[in-house]
This record gives sequence, structure tokens and C-alpha cells, in this order.
Amino acid sequence: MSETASKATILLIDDHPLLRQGVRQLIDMEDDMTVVSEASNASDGIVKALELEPDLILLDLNMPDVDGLETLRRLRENRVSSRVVIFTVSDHEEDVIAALRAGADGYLLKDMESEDMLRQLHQAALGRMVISERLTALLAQALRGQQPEVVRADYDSLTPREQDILKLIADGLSNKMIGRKLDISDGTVKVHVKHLLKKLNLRSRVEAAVWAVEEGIHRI
Amino acid sequence: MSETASKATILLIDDHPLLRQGVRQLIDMEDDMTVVSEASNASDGIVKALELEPDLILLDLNMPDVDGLETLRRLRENRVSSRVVIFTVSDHEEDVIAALRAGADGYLLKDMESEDMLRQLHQAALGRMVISERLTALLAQALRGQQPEVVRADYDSLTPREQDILKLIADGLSNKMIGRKLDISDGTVKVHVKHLLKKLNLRSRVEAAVWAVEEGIHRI
DNA sequence: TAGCTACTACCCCTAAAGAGGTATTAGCAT
DNA sequence: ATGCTAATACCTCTTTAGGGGTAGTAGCTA
Repeated sequence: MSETASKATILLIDDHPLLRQGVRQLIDMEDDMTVVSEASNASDGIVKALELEPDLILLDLNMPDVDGLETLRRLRENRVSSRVVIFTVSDHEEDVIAALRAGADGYLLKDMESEDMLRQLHQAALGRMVISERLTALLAQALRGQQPEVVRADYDSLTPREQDILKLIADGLSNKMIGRKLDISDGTVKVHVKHLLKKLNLRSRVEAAVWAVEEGIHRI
Repeated sequence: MSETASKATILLIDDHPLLRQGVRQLIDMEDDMTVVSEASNASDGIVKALELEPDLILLDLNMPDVDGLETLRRLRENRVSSRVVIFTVSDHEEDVIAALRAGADGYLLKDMESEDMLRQLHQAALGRMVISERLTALLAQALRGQQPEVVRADYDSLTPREQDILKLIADGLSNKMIGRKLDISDGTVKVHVKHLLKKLNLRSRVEAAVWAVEEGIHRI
């Protein structure tokens, strides 16, 4: 970890020497951060990460051979606990989402202003997740995109009672427990389950539970 | 839409008169935006939205009676096409996510600086999604559904085979189907299921499936 | 070698789930 | 009044799940 006493250690993994040079100069001008090493490819980066255990790894996405995402995965596989911040030119939604899903602790764009960059690096070194401001709208949209409207139609086709019971299934309750909770017989619960499975075209309560959780119906 | 020639029209829906007053003054000092009306509750807000069709609606989340989220839903039900930006004090993850899922075009926090606020409002009036910068990390985290620490430990306590089978349970497969897929007997699958339930301290495959989906293990 | 873990497969047994059916009651709309 | 839907409850039947056990095989390690 990076105490205020010692400098936060940073490893650069990027195949562009000039850019590494620029970032290194920028960072090394700060008195609480330092670039401890650089790598121009994935395998070299992983070796150095394991060896140096830096506080922070700045990782380019677009590298020949093994790309940044794959590098990130390999770092995680090798139990590298450093925070990994993607540092790239790509502001494509798929890249951002994929990187975050793969466990990136941040996603910064290379066209940032220097001062902005330093501010974000400080935050990252402290363990905060950092994302270029320009990407917020994109993130929000992705989050919304996860929720298909088609679902509503299906869910709304259920009677109120069936909706109740679907939610309880998604809580992992058995028919008997559901009956107890709703104060009806477990036989009646089975009837509702039967109907709701048919309407949603699912084959078991497990599928129903998974569906409900994935669609967020779970906690409506 | 807001052309550069005419002013962008804004409707405030918030139960705090003083805050409405402040926002109105701030906005009306701009020469390309104007507050055309205010409402202190949901129903009044919806009526005015239908009547005035503003370019932008600033909507408070925390209102007595009908809250902002429900208001947003009703606005959408009534085919109000105005862009709706949530304007609230709540930086809770659930609120942000729920609002965006419900179709909000932005989410701004009330503790913003004036100039920042105006900048964001201009963007929103132009149709861009706006999110307070402070919420980016939160969004990113929501996107990856995150929380491993504890989970990892539990999940890692499973043998590779048990992990395989947990994933297949979360796909809704029966023991027999899992056995067919892994080319082992369904009896063996039952053994693995038994063990994995015990290790994870769960009571049924439904609970296991829900757990796996919620923790994102589902698609590792 | 002995011990440990993982994986496999079977046994027995009970409980739960799900598909099919009939039927009553209440409320609502035609 | 008739029909329709939702909710309730019961029936029978088969399949699936899950807890308990024993046991063989393979691999790894002290």
C-alpha cells in the first residue's frame, strides 16, 4: 500500500516508448509517486508486476500480440494484487465495459490534460476507482442497456399473485415456505408456479429464479 | 428541442420551495435557458409537463407521497418526451441505478458547484446524458456487479468440478442435464451438488443459482 | 508407505417439484 | 344472467432433489 511517507509505486505497460517516456516524466515530477519500471509487452509486464508488486499498474489496451484485456486477466490469474488502471485511446463502449468487467480498477483516456491525469492517478493510488469523466454518460447508458424492455411485457403478463411468488422463488424459498409466507397452501403455490413457468416459457423454478435475478425483477 | 435561437425550457419538480427558488435564479441568469414552471409534487408536475412539454425536467427524488422515481415512470407512461434529469441529494447506488434504469437522462447531485451545474444543464439540454462526476466510480462498480473479497473465498473453496457444476446450476440445468454435459452420471452430479451446498451453506440449488448470478460467478 | 483430496459411482430413503386434472369462490364486465 | 379471470384447494402421478452412506481410482505429499 502507499503510505504518505513512501512513494506510490507505478508500473507502465505500453508498447509505445515515447508515451511511456512522457508519462514517466509526468509522474516522476510528483513527490509521492514514482514509476518503478516499464514494460513494452504483456509477458514482460506480468514478470515485472510479480517481481515488483507495484501499487498501481498503468496498462495500455491496444498492444500487439497479447492485448491489454488479456494481460489484465493474466495478471489477476497470477494473483497480482496491484490496482490496474487501463490507459488507452479507446473510448469505445465495448472496451470500457469489458475492461471493467475483467476487473480493471480504472479506465483513463490518453487525451487527458496532465493535471487531470495526475489528480486521477493520485485517487487511483489511494484505491479509488477512476474513470475519465468523458465516459460517464457511456457507462450510464450501458447500465440502462442491460435492462431490456421486452422483459416488462413478460413480467406484466403474470398475475399479481404470480409476480409475488416469482420474487419469492428468486429468494430461494421452497413452495412450502412461500405458502407459509403468503398464508396459502403449498398446493396453491404449486399451481401458481406451474402457471408462471408456462407463461414465461421456463422449465423449472431454477430457471425462473435466474431469470428474475438477471432482469432485476428480484428486488422490485 | 432546444435550438440555439430560442431558450431551452425547463420544468422544476421539487418539494422544497427555497431550492426551487435558488435553481430558478441560477438558470434564469443564463440567456439560453429558462425555467418555464415549477411543481411541488408529482401530480402537479405531470400536468405541467404535459401542458408545457419542456425541453428538460429537473426532478427531485425524495418527495413525500409519490417519489421521484414513480413520478418518472408516470411521466414516461404519459408519453412525456422531455428529457428528465434527476436532481437529488442521494448518492446511494440503488437510487442512481434505479433512476437510470427507469429511464432518467441524467443524475445530478444537489451539492454541485453552480458553474458545474450550469455546464451540466447545458449538456443535458443538448440531449447529452449527464452524471455527477462523483458517481462515476459507483457506476463502474455497479456495472461489474462487484463485491468479490468475501465471495472469492467462498467460491475458491469449491473444487474445480464443483465450480463447473455450480455454473451449470446457475444456467438452470437439472442434475441429469449437467451429467450429460459433463459426461458423468447424474448420481455423481448429485454428490457434487450436495458438497457445494454444504460448503456454501445454502439450502437448495435455487439458492445456489441466485447466489451465483448475483455474485457474477455465473459467467466467469 | 500411508494419508489426503478429488472424482467417480452406486446404495437407500424422504422430500420437493412439476404436470395433469377438477372445483369453489369472488369480482368484474358484457 | 353469462362469461371471464384470479385465487384458492384438492386429487393423482412421475420426476427431481437432496441427505446419508460406502467404495474404487488417481494423484499428490509427508
